[in-house]
Amino acid sequence: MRVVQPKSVADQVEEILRGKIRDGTYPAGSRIPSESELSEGFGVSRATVRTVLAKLAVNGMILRKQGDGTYVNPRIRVASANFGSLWDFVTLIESNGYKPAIDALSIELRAASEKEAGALAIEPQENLLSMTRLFRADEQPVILAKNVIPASFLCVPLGDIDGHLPIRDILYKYCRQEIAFAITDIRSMLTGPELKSALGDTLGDTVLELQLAFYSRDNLPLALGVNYFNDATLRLCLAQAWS
Amino acid sequence: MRVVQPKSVADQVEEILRGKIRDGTYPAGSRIPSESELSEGFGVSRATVRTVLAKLAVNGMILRKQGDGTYVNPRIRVASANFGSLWDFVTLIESNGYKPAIDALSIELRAASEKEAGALAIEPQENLLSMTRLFRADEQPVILAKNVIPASFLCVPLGDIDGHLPIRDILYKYCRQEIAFAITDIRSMLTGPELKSALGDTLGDTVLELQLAFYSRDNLPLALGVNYFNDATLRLCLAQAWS
DNA sequence: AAGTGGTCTAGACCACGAC
DNA sequence: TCGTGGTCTAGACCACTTA
Repeated sequence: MRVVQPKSVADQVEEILRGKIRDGTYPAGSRIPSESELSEGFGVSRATVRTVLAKLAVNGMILRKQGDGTYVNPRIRVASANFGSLWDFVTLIESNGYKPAIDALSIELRAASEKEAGALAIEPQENLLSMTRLFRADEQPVILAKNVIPASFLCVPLGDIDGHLPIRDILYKYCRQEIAFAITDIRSMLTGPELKSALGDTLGDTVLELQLAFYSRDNLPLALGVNYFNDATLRLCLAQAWS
Repeated sequence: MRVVQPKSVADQVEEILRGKIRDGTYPAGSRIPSESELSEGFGVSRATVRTVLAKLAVNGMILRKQGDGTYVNPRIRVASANFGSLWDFVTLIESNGYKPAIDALSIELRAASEKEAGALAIEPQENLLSMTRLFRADEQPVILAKNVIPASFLCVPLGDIDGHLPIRDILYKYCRQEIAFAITDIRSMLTGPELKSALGDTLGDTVLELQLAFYSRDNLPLALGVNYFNDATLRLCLAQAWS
């Protein structure tokens, strides 16, 4: 069970613990080993174990009780779990119990609008990589996603881009840029005719609109996104824990 | 500047740093002192400083760059900042630049429906404390909030309840219960006539519906909430940072 | 009283960025 | 090369729960 080198020790411990919770080695609601037992078992210090447990606790995956122990949160297994999923639709679809798929409807270059240029801190009319993609849950379309990235970031030809990758991977693989933080606006809106045709007949009268902006560690705008979310089919479900 | 006893050392350091960012001692975009400087200045260990900085970083308030330094994130000041605000409408209204107010429309006891009983793990027909409240931004109604709490939790008479408190404080003051985690479902819905009358004429055709469930550290359901959110007036804006 | 998580310390070494 | 943040250790003491 002892941990070896490749990634950080803490990441490995986290991965192992997440796995044991996922596969039922630590069943829902059960008490997991104490910090001292884990640190001894993994051959790492208690401080390292603690940073990992703290990370799992803010997502609500575990519940910690002073003087008692640490328990697997049984309710979180049915929820979409952590906040990261807001920007990871594949995981979100999976946690809703569906098989995810991504269709790349269009990948093209076009000039930036005034508004896009302002948000991306570039000149209007500068070129953008513009992608329109459709996320499916068990084949049924559930999210229409439109993303734009300044074409100046691109370091591969347009044809090399794999439209099935999440935006985070596209920025990393084709632009060598890493997302440090994101700001999301959530709105509700009426379903228009073009959405009806894209998202299909199960669509209700309203959809959720998620407007995203991604930034690098240097505070540089990397990409924008507008996502239309069929909340009649897919639950947008967040969990948060305190202290 | 040295820190004294009352709360935990880490909490005090966090409060001081948040204050310096808020009041401009550390201006937006500027580099704040290094971990060693802070730890020496506060008279605490570097590990303590690091746990605080890690907490501020996940909310995107600061950006950390290895080999360089820690910077105040200038973009987060205009966003509603952290995830906590999803469940703290007063802070959310303030960060949108309005003056918040809460009207208690009704506070009463009633029997639980089948569905409520199931979600709260109580028997149907058991008594609930049911509150309907209206949040205003600069006097304009923006959120209609309905909350229910099992009456068995109450340890004060109904008349003693101050309807202007946030749900977290109501649970703590009147029920001696602390919220450990919450699960939120976000949906969009058409504006009905009763919402129109409650939320007023600026209301659009759609609203956001936030369904909340609050749980204790013992995984006991504490309260439910349904909130109708006028997203034409108020931005529901979340920020998240990675690693 | 024993065991748990909560807090904190003092120090070590590494990876990275700027100079 | 130097200073920064990133990682990790070994140990201490406290507060709390449980029995």
